[in-house]
Order: sequence, then C-alpha cells, then structure tokens
Amino acid sequence: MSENTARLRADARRNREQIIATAREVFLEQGIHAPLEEVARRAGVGIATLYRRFPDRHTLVQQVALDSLTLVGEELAHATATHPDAWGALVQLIRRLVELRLSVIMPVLLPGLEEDARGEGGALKARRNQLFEQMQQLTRTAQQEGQLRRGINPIDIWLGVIKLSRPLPVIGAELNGLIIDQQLELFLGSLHATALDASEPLRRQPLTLDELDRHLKMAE
Amino acid sequence: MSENTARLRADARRNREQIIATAREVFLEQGIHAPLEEVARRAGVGIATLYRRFPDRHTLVQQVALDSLTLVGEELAHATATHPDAWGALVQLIRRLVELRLSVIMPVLLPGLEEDARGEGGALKARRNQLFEQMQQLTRTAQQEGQLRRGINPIDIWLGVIKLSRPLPVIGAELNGLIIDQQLELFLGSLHATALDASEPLRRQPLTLDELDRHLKMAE
DNA sequence: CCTAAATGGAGGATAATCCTTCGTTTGCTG
DNA sequence: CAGCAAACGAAGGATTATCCTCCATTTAGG
Repeated sequence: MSENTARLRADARRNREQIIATAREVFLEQGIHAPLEEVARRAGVGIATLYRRFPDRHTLVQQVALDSLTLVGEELAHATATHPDAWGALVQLIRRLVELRLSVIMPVLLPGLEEDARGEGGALKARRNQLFEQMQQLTRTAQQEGQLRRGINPIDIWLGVIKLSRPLPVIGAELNGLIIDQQLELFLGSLHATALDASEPLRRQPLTLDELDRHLKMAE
Repeated sequence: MSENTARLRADARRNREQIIATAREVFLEQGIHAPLEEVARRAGVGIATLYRRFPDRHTLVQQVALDSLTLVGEELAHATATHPDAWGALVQLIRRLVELRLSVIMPVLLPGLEEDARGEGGALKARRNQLFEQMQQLTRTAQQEGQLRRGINPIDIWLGVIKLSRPLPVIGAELNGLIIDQQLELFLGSLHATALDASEPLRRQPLTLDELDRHLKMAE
C-alpha cells in the first residue's frame, strides 16, 4: 500500500491525504458510520475519488487510524524533545492529544486489530504497541521523578484522553471545547502526585450554570 | 401531562414506564437518533403503542429526561440519608449515577431546555435547577469537611459523570464497563482533597494491554 | 502536445426508518 | 361476568438516507 501511495500522481496523493484528514474530523464528530459523501464533500473532492482510493469504509477507517497513530508518535517525540522532565513532556503530550482530538478513532481502531494482524502484516498493531512502549517509558520516568502518581499506566492515560476528547452529541463544538478544557484540568490533577489539599483550589475559571445555558441558547 | 398519566389504564401505564426505561438504555447506547422500533421491541411493546404514547421522538426524549432527573433526585436523597458525611454521600452518589448510566441523556436534555421553558411551564429546567442547588449544598459541605477539593462545583461533577458514563462505540458493553470502572477511580481521585503523593498508588487493579486485546477479540 | 491517470457528479439500487391503518385483545366498571 | 371503551401489535406503504458505479471531462507530467 505504501508503495502504491508513492506512485500516485501528485494531485492524487494530495487528495488522498486531504480525505484522510477530513475523515478523521468527520469520524470524530459523527462516528465511523458517518456518510462518506460528507467526508468527500468537506474534503473538496468528488465521491468517486474517495471510493477509488478507499474501496470500502473499512479501508478508510484503517488508514485514518494508521495516520493518527503516526501523528501521535510525532507529538510524543516532539514533547520529549522540548521538555527536560518526563512529567512536563507527558502533560504537553496529553494537552496536545486532546487538542487535536486525535484519540477518537482509537476505539474504532481497536476491533480492527485482529484482522489487521492477518491482513497487512499487523502494521497497525505493531505501531500501537511501539507507541505504548514509548509511553510506558515516559510514565515510568515521570513516576521516578515523583511527579506522576503511582499506579497509573499508559492505558489509563490513553483511555482518559479518548473519553475527554469525545464530544458530547447535540451540543455544539464550542461548548464541547469549553467542557473538554474544564475536564482536562481535572484529569491532569488526578494524574499528578504532588500533594494537594483543600486549601489549594484548582487553577481555572469554573463553568457556571448560566454560562452553560447561554451557550445552549446560542447553539439553538 | 401528569394528570393524563394518572388516568391511563393500568397496562398502559406499565407500558409507558417500560418504554421510558428502555428508551433510556437505548439512547445511552446509540444516541437519541436510535430507531424507535428498537426501543419498542426491547420494551416488549408494539411500535404503535410507542407512537400512541409519544407522538414524536422529541416528546419521548423529553420524558426520558424528566424521568432521569427524578431518578437522580432520588439517588441524591438516598445517598445523603445513608451517609453522615457529605463526602461519603457524594462519592456514593457519583458511583451510583455512573452505575445507572443516568447522565447520558443529559446533554440531549439541555438543548430542549429553552422550549421546555415555554412549552410545559419549564418543568424540566426547574427540576434541573433544583437538583443543582441540592448538589451545591452537598459539595459545599464536603469542602467544609476538607474532603472535596476546592474549586470544584456541581457542574464539574455532572459533566465528569456524563463523560465517564458515555460508552465508547464499537467495543462491547463489557469492556466499556471495565473502562468506566477504571476511569471512575481516577475521577474520584481528582476530586479528593486529601494529600496524595507518589508513594501512595491508586488502589485498583490496572488494565493491561493484553487484557484489552482479549476483550476485543471476544467481542469480535 | 499527447496520453494515461485522475476527476466529479448524476442517478439507480438498496436499506433503514418512519408512522399509519386496522383487526384483535384486554382491563375495568357496572 | 358481561360488554364496551381503551389499548394493543404487526404489517406494510411512504419517505428518506446512503451506497457506489458509470462515463464524459479535465489535468498532470513526460
């Protein structure tokens, strides 16, 4: 597949990438059963082009997942490169992942792992496991630093980010963003090993009921 | 509407309640756009019965929401009645809400608040606000006890529970349950004000990658 | 400038879901 | 316990959403 990709004409390759990027967004918003026509439309591409490149929905999902894993790997590398301490890197990585809403295809990705292992030489599974190893290294170091709470593993973080990123249905993107920001701080707090006590409140502007209603009204 | 309900024949009232309870489950799993025929089937009721009682989807959603708010109120009352301390009550309430997956209709509920305010005398909004007041009382007391971290309000908890409860798509109910349990402990940890440090790990059996894969294989 | 590659959109096929109609069953009241 | 109004379920036509192929046209690149 990757060799095929290299032999594509320039415009075709551009479109292919655009489709994957758009699909990630759309799948995030609507789930993997979102109409492919919407993906095509928002990617600025004819529906036929999408089907030519990805014969069925499953292939597209697979590629989106692979692409996302690559992106996560890049973010991880960047975070560790720019932070001397593991905890700092971890926090940045988490923030970034949430920001990009990258993890959303992951639950979707998982059930495909088995057949992936047969079909494509397990590219997906291998990449996931590698990523997991890297994250484990990061979390262990952060724990040795005394910053990351013990008993927390990459899976906790991974799943936490997935849950966080996942937008709630019906309410708009803007309100969802607000909520995610709020909950993200809470989540980071739950990972941190530094002593907390009731006299040290979380540092953030909490959401009020009025604010919530105002946003809902706007979305209406 | 509530007067109408009282005048229903006994079997009709039973069915009505069964439909609402089932709808809560189905909406939880599939979102509010789930086919109503599935709701009817799983409620053990003909599709006509559902349409007779709830002329359109919106009415059903509204009623499910109202019903859920009532249930939450009951759980809250029960939790405070059986716990001398506010923190204990809060923790039980949260566990229970997550367990019942009660909060899932809430995001769905919210956008209806405005028209609800016009349509039915704002029963929905009034009940929500009342619930919010009660929870605020509980959280404030828990903070005075020095147990609940400062800066946390009922909305944080509410939204946290919603995000927690919401099952991930594609993967089965069982794995979802596991994940929710794991993340719940993390969430509770983020609310607690008691000093933590790296030497005191979370008390739970963490999820491993192998376990995750095993479950996925089973679901396949 | 020429050709193979790539494109887009129309539209028939299929599937999902809606929601009404109607003959049958059942709770309840007198 | 009888009779009637209320309630029921299932079938199926109407509607809508989505799929995905076909083919005339455009474009990249040697």
